Amino acid sequence: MDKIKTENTETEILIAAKEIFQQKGMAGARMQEIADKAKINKALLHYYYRSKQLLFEAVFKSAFSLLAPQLNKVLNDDSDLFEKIRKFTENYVSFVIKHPYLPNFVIQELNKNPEFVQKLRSEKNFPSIEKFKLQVSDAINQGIIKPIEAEQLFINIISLNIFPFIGEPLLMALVNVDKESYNKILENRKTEVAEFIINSIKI
Amino acid sequence: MDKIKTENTETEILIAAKEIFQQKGMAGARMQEIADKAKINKALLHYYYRSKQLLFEAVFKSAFSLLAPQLNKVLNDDSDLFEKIRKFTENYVSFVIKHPYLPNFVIQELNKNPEFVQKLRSEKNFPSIEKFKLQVSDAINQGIIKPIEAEQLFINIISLNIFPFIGEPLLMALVNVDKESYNKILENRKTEVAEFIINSIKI
DNA sequence: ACATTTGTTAACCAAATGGTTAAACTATAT
DNA sequence: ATATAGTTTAACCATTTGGTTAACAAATGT
Repeated sequence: MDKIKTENTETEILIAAKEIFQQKGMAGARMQEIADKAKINKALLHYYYRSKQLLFEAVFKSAFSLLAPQLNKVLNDDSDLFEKIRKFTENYVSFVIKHPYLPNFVIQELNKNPEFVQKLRSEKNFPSIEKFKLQVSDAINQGIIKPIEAEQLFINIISLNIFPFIGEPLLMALVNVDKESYNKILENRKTEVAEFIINSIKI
Repeated sequence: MDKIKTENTETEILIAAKEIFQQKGMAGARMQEIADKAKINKALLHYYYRSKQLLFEAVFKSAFSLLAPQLNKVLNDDSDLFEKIRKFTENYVSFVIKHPYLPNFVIQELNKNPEFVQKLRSEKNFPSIEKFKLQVSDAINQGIIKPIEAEQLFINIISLNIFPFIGEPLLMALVNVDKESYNKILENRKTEVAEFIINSIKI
């Protein structure tokens, strides 16, 4: 069948483009390099994706659609607040190991192109904080946690989990450890971070 | 005097280069754009800084030399642990308002060029964690804080303070607020973050 | 006054880069 | 078998980009 071949190349391109874009960013990526990695002619890139910009947008959306469900684990999961924090923290490390450049890529390109957010917001599955807000105020009313704004708590959870990966080269240097030791630190964070957060808010 | 004119242009270039590099990164920056911003001929850039790479390195080192003292406020300040956390958190927001693109720039380029760390490490004033480690284990021994690895605590402090700026576009979208409201959230973090951390570790 | 060094510019260059074209190849349908 | 539609490539093109050159201007020393 024709379809198979087409879908293969199209996917090969996307896979190659992901790698290059996520490592080098929009500005640093080269169409030729993507073509080489996908083992095809450069013209084929344009055949399937018209322009660098469109190829980039395909990669970006695909990347975000992987990240979004992760964030939804904090925002829209049904489980109990503490359990949710524990699960997210543990899952997130595994997620980043699978996609090491992804979170940094999304955040970086969003910084260079803040209007990109609009394009994401309109898509379905864009995480919403509303449910989490209710959950936090419920927990406060029930005397389970100390008063805290849901937004602040959310930012804290995300920061503690994402930054150690984004800031890895800097943190490795500051903490003065090699990659192996740093990985152990990250591994420990799977449980440490959740307890750190819960310790802070529980009554 | 000649010196004055020279130093002016050289500084003008550095200022212009900072702005462009910090906003667009090494790959996205254009020598012509830097020249335009500095209101000089492109050839002058090369007269003073030979190549894009060298100009970039000058900007990068200069940026890091601004960031380093901030980090040293956590690591090598003499004050009491809790006080130190409070002061750093409060100061850091003001610092980033002055240099909005700086932390992101440093972290980003470090990610794309991890071997760059070596160049920084050798320079004087490179922050060291040793003193902080002692301070944390002292506080633990004195029963002031719960047991925690200094490295983990340090990563937590840095993450909670830096990430809200680096992830601003993403967090703004997730928390679903406009720039004005987000700034209020950041303003509140000046005190919120320190209390969040201290709450978590104090006995 | 004038030679010399330093600063600055316009014009230029070669390489890189995103993108196009026209032709060739492959598979599918009739 | 052959026309047709989709896929892939080599060669090409225009523009951008980092960098250079040679000449000019301004300051400095003697």
